[in-house]
Amino acid sequence: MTQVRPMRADARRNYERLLKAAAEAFAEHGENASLDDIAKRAGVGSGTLYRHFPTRQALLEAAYVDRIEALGLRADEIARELPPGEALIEWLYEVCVGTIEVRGLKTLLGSAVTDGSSAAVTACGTFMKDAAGRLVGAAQKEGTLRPDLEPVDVLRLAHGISTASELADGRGAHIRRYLLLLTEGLRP
Amino acid sequence: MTQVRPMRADARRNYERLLKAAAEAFAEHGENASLDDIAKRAGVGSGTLYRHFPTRQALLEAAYVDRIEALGLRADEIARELPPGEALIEWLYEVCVGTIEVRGLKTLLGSAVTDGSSAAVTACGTFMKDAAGRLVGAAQKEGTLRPDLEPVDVLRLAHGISTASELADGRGAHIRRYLLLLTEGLRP
DNA sequence: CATTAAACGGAGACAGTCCCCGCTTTCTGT
DNA sequence: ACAGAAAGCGGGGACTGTCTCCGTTTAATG
Repeated sequence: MTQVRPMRADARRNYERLLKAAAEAFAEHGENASLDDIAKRAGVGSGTLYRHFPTRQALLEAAYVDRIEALGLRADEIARELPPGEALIEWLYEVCVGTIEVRGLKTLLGSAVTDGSSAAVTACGTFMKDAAGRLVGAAQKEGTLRPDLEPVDVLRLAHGISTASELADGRGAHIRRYLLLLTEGLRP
Repeated sequence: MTQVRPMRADARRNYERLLKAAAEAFAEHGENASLDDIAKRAGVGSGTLYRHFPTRQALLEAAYVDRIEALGLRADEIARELPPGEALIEWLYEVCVGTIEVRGLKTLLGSAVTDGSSAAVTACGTFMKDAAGRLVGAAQKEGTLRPDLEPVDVLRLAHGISTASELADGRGAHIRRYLLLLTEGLRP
């Protein structure tokens, strides 16, 4: 996975700069921030940007992997604090909040749970699916979650909840309620 | 609501042509189809397009109002065929299928249930909310739907289900199942 | 150092959005 | 029927963003 030959010093430096600039720009202007502008912020030519990150997706992913890893770790942390059923819901809540607060993370997580994505994005997806899998498995074992649910289903539904909440107010104010409706069902 | 002075004949003609071209283009290339290209297809200058439809949203709406009206009518049709609880679900299913099959309709319906949209989009939204309101009210009266649900909540959640299904396979194959999970809840 | 291959950068081709304003067409009153 | 007014047309062009190509620079290596 790692490069055979280590990266050249200037390449590594530019890579880091781009990442920093990208995170800033995405946070500021959303996932459609101008790529040439990101290159400019980083003080490199646009060619350099496109060499390191061939697609917007690739850059988006690289800029937010740490966030995703944090979410994955958070899963186990929560699992230690709460009973399995509640832990899953709480984690999904945090995932939803993340996708709404950090503009750009949503797109990335979305394609991470999409069938037939690129290899790079798949790595992200696997990480999330594994984290979800642990919580889902525990809740199912406990008997508080339907046994026919796959981790990826849960992630996709959470993504749907994010979307619904976003429609409601652009902030995350409705996440808790919509997540509750999902877990409890729409019947009285 | 109608113009004080009726539209000039050429204006009306161009308006219709644009609408037809737009529906084609959106269906073919998705909601981001080139607007200048739509103008070209319609055989008018781009200035004419932008005069009639100041924003992409406006054009999108105009091109798909009939679809939305059809969905609204479908609500009452289904209400006559099925008991209230089932009718709501079936209608939501058809709404979801529509948003996935007809590229562009999803964005429109999305902004129709968003707080703080333009007046024009609001008209669309009101129509859908009214239709949903009738089904939701009936189901609540029957006792098969939580009484604390607003029609707009249901529409937003349906939108979320569409998003989740889209992630799954790009087609609508998962809609039924995800809709069932929403109505039944995630518990066993 | 000298060599060499990796990496850089930014000009420029291309595509999309949207406005501006001189020209054309329709409508109106006589 | 026709002249004048006003509504409407259209496409040129400014602007922004994407992405590639290739001559130049720079780090690594013996």
